[in-house]
Amino acid sequence: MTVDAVCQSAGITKGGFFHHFPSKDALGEAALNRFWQDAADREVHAPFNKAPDPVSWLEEYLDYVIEAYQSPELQRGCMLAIFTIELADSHETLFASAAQHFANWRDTLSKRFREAAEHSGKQLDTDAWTELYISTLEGGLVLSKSSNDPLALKRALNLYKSLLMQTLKGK
Amino acid sequence: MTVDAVCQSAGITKGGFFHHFPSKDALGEAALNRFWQDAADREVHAPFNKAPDPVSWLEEYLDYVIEAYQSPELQRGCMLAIFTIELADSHETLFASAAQHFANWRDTLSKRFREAAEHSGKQLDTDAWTELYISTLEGGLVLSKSSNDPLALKRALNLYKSLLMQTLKGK
DNA sequence: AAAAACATACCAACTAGTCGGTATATTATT
DNA sequence: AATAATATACCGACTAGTTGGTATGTTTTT
Repeated sequence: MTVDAVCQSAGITKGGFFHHFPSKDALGEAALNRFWQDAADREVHAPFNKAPDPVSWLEEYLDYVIEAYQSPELQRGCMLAIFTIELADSHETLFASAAQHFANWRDTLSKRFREAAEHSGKQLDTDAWTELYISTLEGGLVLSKSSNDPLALKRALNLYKSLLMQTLKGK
Repeated sequence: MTVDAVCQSAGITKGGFFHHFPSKDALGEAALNRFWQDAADREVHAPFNKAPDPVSWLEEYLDYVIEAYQSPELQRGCMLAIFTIELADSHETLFASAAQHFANWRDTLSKRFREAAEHSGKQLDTDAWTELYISTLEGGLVLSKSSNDPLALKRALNLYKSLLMQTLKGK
């Protein structure tokens, strides 16, 4: 992804680009924040926010995610993962920004799992469940991209969800 | 990763490099095959091959993987995922090679899950379990890399393993 | 001696970023 | 209201440096 390609895609010229961004890295930072903000904006209006309890919240959240990630746009991949893999050894700053987003994501979700565990009265390794979720999503995206099959991610997430619900509700 | 960097790291010069590889892409192809061959070589001598039945095989296989991926070398990431993410839009050929490896990996594992399901007498969505495993591994590697914490992958894989064993043995 | 394994010097294409300049909108002054 | 001053958005040619790859040697091995 060159600056020239970005300019062509945006229908502007190089002069125009560098008028708005001091460097290519700055665009990366902006794109990363925008990517995450867009996701947050979508979730604000999603139905799972009205779930009556933490366990239902998780269930509806997963239903929402499973459907949302079937869209071609989200199937293209997660910017956090792309930045982490591609820039780990070359762009300390951008890598750190992505890592920060990952950490926030994990903390936010981890809290939800703790609430669900308490509400259901079950013992639950909430950190592991959180990490398994993020791993499933990120890895599933890679697998779907590789096989050009959105359903690979869907199957993995659906199995995750059924296992979680079984653990939270079952027995 | 430039050719110059590769040469410096290997202690040769550019002329030497292009004597052995017709192009940079050819090195990529060779590195990918070598990466996969190395993994296969390691697994040949691993203890899980002597497991008495398919369910034990899966359990011991996961134990082996969980430990193996704690090493700094494997923590660096999976070349299949790197190629898939980085070359999806720019290097059709290399992307296709990585995709082929992914497909083989999935088929091989899927067979193991079917054997284990049959042996245990349990109903099992073997495709989903296979995809969840690969997703967990690939996504967990990203998460571990991002947080510089090998244990993130370990926790995710351990949870996966306990859920699988619970499903295969439990109830 | 002949082939394989290197090294050196070089190139054409490409890259991020710069720079002088233009057109248009906004604000300040008269 | 008319003019001057200034800021914003943008253009496209240019540059310094990098990149994969080549052409032509030199050394080492067989």
